[in-house]
Amino acid sequence: MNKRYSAQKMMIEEALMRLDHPTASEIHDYIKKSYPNISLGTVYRNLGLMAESGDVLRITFGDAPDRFDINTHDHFHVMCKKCGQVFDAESDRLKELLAQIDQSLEETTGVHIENRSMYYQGICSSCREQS
Amino acid sequence: MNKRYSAQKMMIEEALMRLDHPTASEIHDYIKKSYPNISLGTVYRNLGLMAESGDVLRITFGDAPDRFDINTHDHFHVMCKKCGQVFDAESDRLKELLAQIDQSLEETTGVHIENRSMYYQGICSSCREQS
DNA sequence: ATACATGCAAAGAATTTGCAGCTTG
DNA sequence: CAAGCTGCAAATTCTTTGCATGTAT
Repeated sequence: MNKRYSAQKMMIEEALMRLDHPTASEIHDYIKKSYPNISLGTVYRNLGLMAESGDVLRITFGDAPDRFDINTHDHFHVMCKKCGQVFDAESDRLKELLAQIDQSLEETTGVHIENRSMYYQGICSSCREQS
Repeated sequence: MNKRYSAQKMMIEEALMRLDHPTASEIHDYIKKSYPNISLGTVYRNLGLMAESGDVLRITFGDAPDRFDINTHDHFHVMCKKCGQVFDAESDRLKELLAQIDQSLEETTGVHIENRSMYYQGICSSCREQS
């Protein structure tokens, strides 16, 4: 994955697979259960490297800690404002819309788009039922 | 605007009109030239209130300080990775695409979308020429 | 008057970094 | 062995907050 293997890197990978869009600190907590010595700095360091090399997707939510996703496809994340759960959304229709937005933005601004991050919030169906 | 008028609030409004997508600290620097006593806390406090009441748009760029925009229309912001300039993009076409994304997301995830924030990065035309 | 704002400084939260020592190839 | 890692703790950066004092209505 990066330059060298280490037990810690493998544990971080495993945590990313087990947990659902975890934050660095959630990953840290998870690993600590089996390996209490792991340091939060190491988790951050490796997530940063993995995000840079494209092995992991960093999801940035302005008002909350970053979350990470082993699904590196270009897809949407929608967070429920109430329960905090993060939903993935991926479909051909959305891909098509994304491509059209890129094109429209390049035409309007002259900027050649390289990165996009979009963050949607709302109320999920089960939270809507409760209220 | 908020509950009461204050010289500081008026200065912040003016700074928002003069500066292009400024950060809180840029606004603070700008006002300090004519009114050195203004406190950064006051700038943050008022921007927060104005954003909450919808008088100003908070633009959140994961990896950089928030920026603020007196143009409160639902529009895109594209930042050049090289020079850092922020470009606005607003058109009927984009509005239409946004609406379709909302709809598609609600269908896919069942979440009723309430907020969206999107952050695009790329290289602007003048930076492309230079390299 | 009195509710709200300000300035200041301290506190917070998330993330990064320097460094000495341990590991991997 | 050398290049990379790790844990730890301190440092950074952005933003928020508590509090005593000032001010608009």
